[in-house]
Amino acid sequence: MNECSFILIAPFRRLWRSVISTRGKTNGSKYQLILEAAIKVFARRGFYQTTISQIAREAGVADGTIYLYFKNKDDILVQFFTYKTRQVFSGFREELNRGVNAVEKLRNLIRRHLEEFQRDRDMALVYHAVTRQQDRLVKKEIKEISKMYLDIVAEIVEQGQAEGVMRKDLYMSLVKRYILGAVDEIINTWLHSGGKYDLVSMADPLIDLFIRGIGNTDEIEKNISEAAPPPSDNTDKS
Amino acid sequence: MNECSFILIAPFRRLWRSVISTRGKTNGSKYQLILEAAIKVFARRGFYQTTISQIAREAGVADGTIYLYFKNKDDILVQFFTYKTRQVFSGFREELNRGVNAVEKLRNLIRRHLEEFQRDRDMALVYHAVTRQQDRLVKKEIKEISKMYLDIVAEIVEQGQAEGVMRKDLYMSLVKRYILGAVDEIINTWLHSGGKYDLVSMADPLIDLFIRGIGNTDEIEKNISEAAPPPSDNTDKS
Amino acid sequence: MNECSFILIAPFRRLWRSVISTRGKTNGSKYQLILEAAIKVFARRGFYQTTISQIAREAGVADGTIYLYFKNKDDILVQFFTYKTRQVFSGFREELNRGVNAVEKLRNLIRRHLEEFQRDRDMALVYHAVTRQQDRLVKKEIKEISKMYLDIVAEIVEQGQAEGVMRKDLYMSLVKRYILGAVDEIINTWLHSGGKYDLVSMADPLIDLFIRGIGNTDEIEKNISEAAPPPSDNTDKS
Amino acid sequence: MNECSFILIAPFRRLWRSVISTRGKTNGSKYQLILEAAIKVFARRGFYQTTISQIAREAGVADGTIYLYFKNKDDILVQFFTYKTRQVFSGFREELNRGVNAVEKLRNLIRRHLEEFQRDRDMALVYHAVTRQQDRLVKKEIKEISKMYLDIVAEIVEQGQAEGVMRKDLYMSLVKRYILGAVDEIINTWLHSGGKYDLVSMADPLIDLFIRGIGNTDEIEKNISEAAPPPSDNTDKS
DNA sequence: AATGAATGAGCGTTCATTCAT
DNA sequence: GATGAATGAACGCTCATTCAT
Repeated sequence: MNECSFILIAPFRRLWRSVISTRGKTNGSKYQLILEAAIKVFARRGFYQTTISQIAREAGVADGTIYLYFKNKDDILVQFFTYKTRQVFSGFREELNRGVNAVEKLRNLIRRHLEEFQRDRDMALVYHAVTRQQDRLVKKEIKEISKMYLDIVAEIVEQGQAEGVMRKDLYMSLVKRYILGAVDEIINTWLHSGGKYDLVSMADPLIDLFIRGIGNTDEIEKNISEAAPPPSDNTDKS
Repeated sequence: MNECSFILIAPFRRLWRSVISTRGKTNGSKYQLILEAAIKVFARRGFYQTTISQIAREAGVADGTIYLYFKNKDDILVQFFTYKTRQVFSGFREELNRGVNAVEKLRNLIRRHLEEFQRDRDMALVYHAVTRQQDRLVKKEIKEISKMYLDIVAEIVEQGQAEGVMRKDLYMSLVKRYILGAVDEIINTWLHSGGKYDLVSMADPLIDLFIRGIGNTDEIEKNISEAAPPPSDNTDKS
Repeated sequence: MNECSFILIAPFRRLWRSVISTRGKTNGSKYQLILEAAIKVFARRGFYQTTISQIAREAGVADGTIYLYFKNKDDILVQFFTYKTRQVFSGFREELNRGVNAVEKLRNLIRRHLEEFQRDRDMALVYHAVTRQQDRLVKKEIKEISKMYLDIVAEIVEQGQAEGVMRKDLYMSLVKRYILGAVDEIINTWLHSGGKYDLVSMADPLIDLFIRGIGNTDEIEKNISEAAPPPSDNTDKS
Repeated sequence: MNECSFILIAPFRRLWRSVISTRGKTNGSKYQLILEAAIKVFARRGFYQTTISQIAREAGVADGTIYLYFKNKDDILVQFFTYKTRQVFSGFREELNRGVNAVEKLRNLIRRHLEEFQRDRDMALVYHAVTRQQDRLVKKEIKEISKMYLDIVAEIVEQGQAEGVMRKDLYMSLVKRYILGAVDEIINTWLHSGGKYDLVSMADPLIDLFIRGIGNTDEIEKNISEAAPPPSDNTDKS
């Protein structure tokens, strides 16, 4: 999916020439303006607490203008997920090409993850809130994005196993969530701290935990239970 | 579960005599009835999508009756967090007394965590959704609960370090989130899968990951970065 | 269809006891209050020009109250047609039992028609306006009511033919409309005159026209074309 | 159809020179284009349910363009009545010159009426709906048009009385409505049937009803329809 | 002249909350 | 205590109209 395909769909009442002249996702387009304003307000107040008027005010447009670019309020969130968020997560895949070995790739992935979420705190806040809601106006999109991420992690771990640097007795569907969950929580903590410290610096110590765990390998590991045999892989349901 | 402790806090609009005379069942149970009905509906539809009428219908009472036990809609959520959720998390502390060593204690904690959330899926759904929302009607409560949990983990890890079974070069505030985050994500996956498989069985393999990580310790660890020295612990802001 | 069946459906959030105590269609029930207020405003401004607020103000209730008794704005109109109007038209059927011969029955029907519409001018205005609109929120209801009326006329005319006082070479589906149309236009003229004169007094001269036509029977009717043979009866479609 | 007569009245916002220079086609037709598009949409959806955008789309022009030719949405309806409808009704007057006697003239009038409304079903639908609405943006126009029609009928009937073929004891203002109403209802039935059958063929049987009524004037005669020589066929379909 | 993006007043509808019974 | 009818502020959304291009 390229950026263009999205831009062409969005401002559905505008002529092609104006679309073309504003195709950059950065700004200039009123579609972008509104979308970013919306995310900003969603981040501050939550989706359901946000009114169209607040978004319009934030974007500096009239209420009605929003409906020239979005079908309704829900659609703003959907657009956010199908465009902005998906793009960020798609970008994570690039990290597979950057490291030479699995550990480097994992580190790059996580660093990139933290970088992107630090760069766009509003996106991060909305993403975090919406993905844990039940109603899921964006169920499909979240599922897809989530799968995208977990697949990348799985690929990296499999490579690590092939390289011999990662254990072979891993319950993969658990590992994926173990990593995603920890990163997610680090981000969550940062978000609710007000984003005051550097998030990216957490990447290296976190990778260290992922690889080595918290156990002391010098010690005889008498207390550590053997890895339970992976049950049937039914954690992939969502 | 000590009903009294909650009764004394919650229905501040009721006269004491009626509280005392009815704590066993008749009226005390109506507070409970409504609270549980509310959580059930919140779990299904989300807090903001739930109407007072829906709660009343679920509880089998009139709309107005809810206002005899709760100040307003928000208060229901607050009560849920100050009573029900806090109680669950307080219970986790018991696990500190049950294992003989740190690893056992950690396993007990996580198993208990998964057990409780599996036992009460509605609570889990509401807890998960609300803790990631921005508005945070229950900011204070969530912070407190979260701290409670993180403190328990910290105590366990510190004990593990004293026992020599856990690494001493751990960035503690990160470790706490690393563990909480992974457990959280496992639960989240389970929740969105529809709760169809056994959550508690995830405990052991997860503990294994926490302790040993995903790295192959037999291998020369040339690729693993040295643990970055923990920066000043500023992730504890919230 | 009796009156009760309608009353029982309408105020759907009220308990039976209150329904029973207000079952009279006259007033007392808030449902009636609102319905009559609505018709009054519809009559004055037209359906689409009428706002819920105007109806509420006319009825002396809050806007929201209307939605306790009606599903939405359209439903008010539907209720008006399924209840009030249908009742009036059902009443016309009684006239079949009152006259001894066909001409008397026709006169009674038309007199009753004019009486009812004169008695409730608001009903008449709304009925006249809505039955000629395209959108037809109440397509089904209008069709049914209209058929009810046309059938009564047909019965009367058939009786008249049996009695020998009415021509046998009548194109029945045309006759029905000929009569209904003329009565309708008389009412329409009265409505737009402001309802200043007595409508019922039009009944007798109108009946005379129906029966005798405008032609002078003393004259040799050389100019009158023979009745065209009735085409296939496809005017009954609506 | 004299286009000029309407051009001079209607587009009061256009400069005279452009009117003169373009009366043939280019600009004059855009006014027409929009007006016809509007009537088409009004016919389908009703006036208040129609948006300017829908009219613009139907006409193939921009929304704003409509305001170059019409003051506002209401004005489109006003123009329709002051131009198009009035023109049709004015045309009815021609029929006074075509028949040799009153009955012929009446038949010609009614046939013409049915022809015109059958020819332009959209006009018929809008005319029928609007004339029964209360708001009456076009009160004055409707009254004028209506009077025009009723006057024609009155003249014909008076002639018929002078000729001795029509009764002298007629309540004229009633007779006029009696005829208009019946024709109107015949058209209304046709409109709501979807316009599937031939409307004009209703003219002769209807005239027969107007003249002779439904009564059996010669009780002795069983078969009324003796063959009178048909008048010269001047009702050519043109 | 023609456009169509932009506007914002106004509408139908919802729902948390109140209060008379 | 318990009820649920009543309230009315507030929201999402529409659409006639304007105006810069």
